[in-house]
Amino acid sequence: MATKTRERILDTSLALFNVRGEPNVTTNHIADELDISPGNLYYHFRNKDDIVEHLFARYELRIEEALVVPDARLPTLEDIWLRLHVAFECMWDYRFIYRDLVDITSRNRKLRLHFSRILKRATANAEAVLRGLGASGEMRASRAEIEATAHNVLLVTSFWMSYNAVLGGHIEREATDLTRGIYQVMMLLAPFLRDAERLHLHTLAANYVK
Amino acid sequence: MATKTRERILDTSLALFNVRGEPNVTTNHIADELDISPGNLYYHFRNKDDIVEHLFARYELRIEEALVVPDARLPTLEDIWLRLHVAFECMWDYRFIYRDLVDITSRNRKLRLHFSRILKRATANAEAVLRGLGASGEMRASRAEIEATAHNVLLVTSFWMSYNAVLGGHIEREATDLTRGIYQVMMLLAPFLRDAERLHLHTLAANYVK
DNA sequence: GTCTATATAGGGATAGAC
DNA sequence: GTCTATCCCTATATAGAC
Repeated sequence: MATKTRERILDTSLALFNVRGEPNVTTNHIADELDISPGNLYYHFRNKDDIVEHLFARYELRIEEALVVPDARLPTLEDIWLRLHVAFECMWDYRFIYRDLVDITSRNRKLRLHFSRILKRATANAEAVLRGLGASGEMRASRAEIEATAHNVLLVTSFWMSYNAVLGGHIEREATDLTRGIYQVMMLLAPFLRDAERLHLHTLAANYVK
Repeated sequence: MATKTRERILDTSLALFNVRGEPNVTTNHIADELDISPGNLYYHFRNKDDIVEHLFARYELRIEEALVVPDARLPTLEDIWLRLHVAFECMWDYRFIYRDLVDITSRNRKLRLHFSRILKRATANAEAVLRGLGASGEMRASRAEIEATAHNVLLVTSFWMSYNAVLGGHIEREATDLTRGIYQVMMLLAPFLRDAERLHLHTLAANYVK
């Protein structure tokens, strides 16, 4: 029980950051919520940013896992949907990072570099998938279109939750919120697809998005 | 000279917010920069949020203007590019709003409602343009695709600057930054276009994006 | 309209006892 | 490992003189 405090601080911080937004949570709030003293918190972590960094490291491990390309087989549209789903769930669990992304990454050089690296890796990943779809003849896209679309995939993925929050003013997650985000990403691909695949995607979407 | 102080506070606040980010600028910073006393600042504005609200009101006026549909004539791809350019310039001038969009709009109900309204109006606007391109036969898209794409247009537009900042870690604006954003938005349309228009768009883009 | 001075509050962080 | 107590600093905001 004794050595678990460190982990409890991380868990509680994550929960508070996600609900209220990282800038609106103080070290006192965290200590309060845990029923420990502020001093105790500073025994385990140098400062608030130290907590943020450790949470980010957790996130990084999980998202890197989600970015690993499963196998050499060309992904189907269902595969792509599924991989997006895993990524979105991961991002949801650490959504505080995305809520104040620019502020957080501009205040902390280390986080900025790591986040930028993840983003670039993910973009390359998306580009590879798109090229695969092109090579197999399932879609038709120029090199420039693929590059631009890969960026748009990451842009929409990264900021869907923000867009949704600003548009709807939600606090609580609606069951359809993430699904809707995945749908928006898939719709970036739709117009590139051949008629058969394009139709396939739309029926696929109809099953997931109500 | 006397009654101009109010405007000078707004101008200076805007400049500081844009450069450092609104959460990182205090009323003291603003007063310092203007060589006036903090007390004087509070004579002109109730608090910092009051300043933010007035700046937002300015922004709202300008962006609403940019959202007015020019005429009944169907917009060409060049027209669309130009209108995006006007919108991006306007957003750039008030980029502090977009830098911390979720935090700012979640703290202030009035701003959230107004921003949400702008976003919805702009989405409807984009949808109308897309439908126009469909009706004229320049592109082929289903109703669902048009709706999804309109959302993606606004998502990419709204968060392009954030995406670019996180990816590159810029502070200063590169000459190509906004152009690149416009390009990313136009690339959302490219795959829907008929071959002739699709090619036209790419040559058009090649002229603007170096 | 503008200043000086100040009140108030809160957050970040540390020292030292237990 | 944990607590209490406290310090420092900064931010917001106000009062009252000029």
